[in-house]
Amino acid sequence: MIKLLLAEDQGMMRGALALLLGLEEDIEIVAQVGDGDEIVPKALETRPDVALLDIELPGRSGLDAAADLRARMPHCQVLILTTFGRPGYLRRAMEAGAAGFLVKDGPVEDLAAAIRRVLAGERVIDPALAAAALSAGPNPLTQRERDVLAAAVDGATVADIASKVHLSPATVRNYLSAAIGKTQTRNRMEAVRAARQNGWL
Amino acid sequence: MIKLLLAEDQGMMRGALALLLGLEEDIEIVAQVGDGDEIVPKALETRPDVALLDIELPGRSGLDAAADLRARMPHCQVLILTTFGRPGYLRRAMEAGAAGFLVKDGPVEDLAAAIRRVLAGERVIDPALAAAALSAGPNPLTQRERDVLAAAVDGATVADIASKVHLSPATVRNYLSAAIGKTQTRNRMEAVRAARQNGWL
DNA sequence: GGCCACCCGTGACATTTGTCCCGGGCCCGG
DNA sequence: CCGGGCCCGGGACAAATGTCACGGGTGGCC
Repeated sequence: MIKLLLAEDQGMMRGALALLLGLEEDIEIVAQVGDGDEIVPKALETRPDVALLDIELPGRSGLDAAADLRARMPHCQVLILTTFGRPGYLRRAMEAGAAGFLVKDGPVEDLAAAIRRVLAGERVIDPALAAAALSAGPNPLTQRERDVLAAAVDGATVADIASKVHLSPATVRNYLSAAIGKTQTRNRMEAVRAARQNGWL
Repeated sequence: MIKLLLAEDQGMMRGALALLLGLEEDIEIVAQVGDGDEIVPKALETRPDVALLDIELPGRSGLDAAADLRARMPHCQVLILTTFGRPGYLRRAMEAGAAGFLVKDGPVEDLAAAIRRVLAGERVIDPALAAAALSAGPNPLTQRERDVLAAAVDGATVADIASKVHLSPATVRNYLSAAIGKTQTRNRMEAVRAARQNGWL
């Protein structure tokens, strides 16, 4: 019996997957969570064999939780399930020690199979996605550039960003300019978009 | 037997819902589509009793398709299932003749129940959402303002927008200014965000 | 007909944004 | 110790953006 932890914020999706996977003969859902902060505690409590994690969650990101989980429960395999096949996400998932990476397109049937393969020690990754991740190269943005860019979502002005990140407005503009350059874009919005697109956050 | 059409772009979600609803004794899935443009043709072909539609789809929006469907197949009830409970979405769904409006949070169990209630002639709407929709008031944006704002997503410059909408750059700026004023925001990005948030697109 | 809302455009103006240059500090690897 | 990278700031400048006031055109409604 494979003990599974399921982390997914969308209630309907979570419920549907739980019901579905519960139908499999050899799978038992031992925990369901809708918040990133609950992943590790619940895992420590229920000792699952596989953790199926969404990335975008309230609280901690599924990627952060994955790294933690691998460190604290090495026997537990992590399988990332996400809406967006961003190259940077895949890269970060691998760095966090995930054993598999699935996107929410693609058929449900793959899911149970992926869980079994992951538990058997295999790696499960969409080949096309892997290629994209490699061709995209690593994240060119520096830590501060990421911070500033992240603070620039939803149209904050330079002053807003500066106070959010505790920097001088002049510095913020410099970082923004650098980020715009590195993302090969023409302005803040495009830079933010490109960075999110690639999973560079 | 309730004949159901299912329109949802995310493969895993669509598959899971289909399997799940297929388990219900009195429900039969007669069509599954992942593209907004296929909704009406498939419906005309398979004559479902209820259409379960996502809003954000490739091709036509589920809301557009809903209006069309109601006009061409009045006997077929429309149930909107969406990720975002935007007030404007609910309003537009009602105007399009939808009988119900569900968000993808909330338990799966509600789904089958909602389908039956809709078919029985009831209206199914989250009360909190209905209140939000009423308190938010109707869409204050004019047609052109919507066009310009929609063209302004992902950081297009004024020139880009102007050529996209076939207007003078000066005019575009005026519309943007008007939209910014009506949305009570401070710049393009915030205006876009606010408009999307409220379902004003 | 007059009112009103929306359409489209112009010109002028202050502000913001993006760029490039400069300074200094810190820390790590050769 | 001397780069080289990242951190943090400043100044100056061109370009883009947001605002306002102003033209004129259309169509609906009372």
